[in-house]
Amino acid sequence: MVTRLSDDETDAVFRALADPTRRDILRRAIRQEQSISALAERYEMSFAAVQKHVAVLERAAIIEKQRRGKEQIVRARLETLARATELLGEFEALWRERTLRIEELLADPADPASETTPTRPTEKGHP
Amino acid sequence: MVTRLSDDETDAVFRALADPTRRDILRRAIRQEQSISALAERYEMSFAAVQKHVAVLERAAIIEKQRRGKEQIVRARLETLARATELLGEFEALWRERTLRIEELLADPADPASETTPTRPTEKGHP
DNA sequence: CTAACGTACAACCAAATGGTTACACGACTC
DNA sequence: GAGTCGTGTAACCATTTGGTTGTACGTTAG
Repeated sequence: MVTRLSDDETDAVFRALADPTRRDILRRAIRQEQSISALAERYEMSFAAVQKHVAVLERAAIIEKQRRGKEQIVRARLETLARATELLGEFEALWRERTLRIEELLADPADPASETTPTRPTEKGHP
Repeated sequence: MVTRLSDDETDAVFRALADPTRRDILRRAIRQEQSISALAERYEMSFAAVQKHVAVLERAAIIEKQRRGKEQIVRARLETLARATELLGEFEALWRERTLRIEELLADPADPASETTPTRPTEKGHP
């Protein structure tokens, strides 16, 4: 983890990923760095439209562009994706925290240091 | 993994996560199931606005509602988040595939299986 | 029964999105 | 220098989004 995504950055990342064309562009860019026009050839839409999608991915720091001659080479920034993954992981961590709390309650029905009391741990459902 | 998210489902999930209010609602719902109005109290905006956010999360299958008396209880669906995490993992898998390919090329400078024919495997694009 | 509560939904509005076409610009090719 | 290729950007349009207010409806409390 480097800096942790701010709210705005997180918005941008998830919004950028919420479009099938952009996810596809990202996949291609991951498999092989390539120019915007090379990417644009693969899609039905206009060059300008593809360029806009690339711009959205770039603003989200999911890809970066690098000039090479007259071309602009698109490459993926995997760290940003990793940070998004971490963020999703935080939700799952919250869930684990919660089940922990619940187990504590079931373990200590009214007794904070484990004593007597035949506590039946009536397990509730889990996902 | 259960069914794997379709393109439309993926759109919905990432779009739903691309809003700070909705992420916050999700966190609260994960920590503790609660009614829509209980959630709505926490935010500046109108009840209807919060209700819309909940609807977006529900359409994305990130949360589900369950009637309890006159209240509608919101609970998180962690499996959907898990599938989103898998999806991000696929991007990283693509990256690993790629580095693998590159290493192979470096290892076999011009020799795919130690045989004749100096065929230069000048990799073109992929489908 | 009536009142209040929690929810749903419609109509409306401003702003953002995803697409288009058209045009300007920089960098190679000839 | 002229032309072309790859990019960037602007203007425009339809649709979606995120918010508002208002209204209706089922359920629980008195």
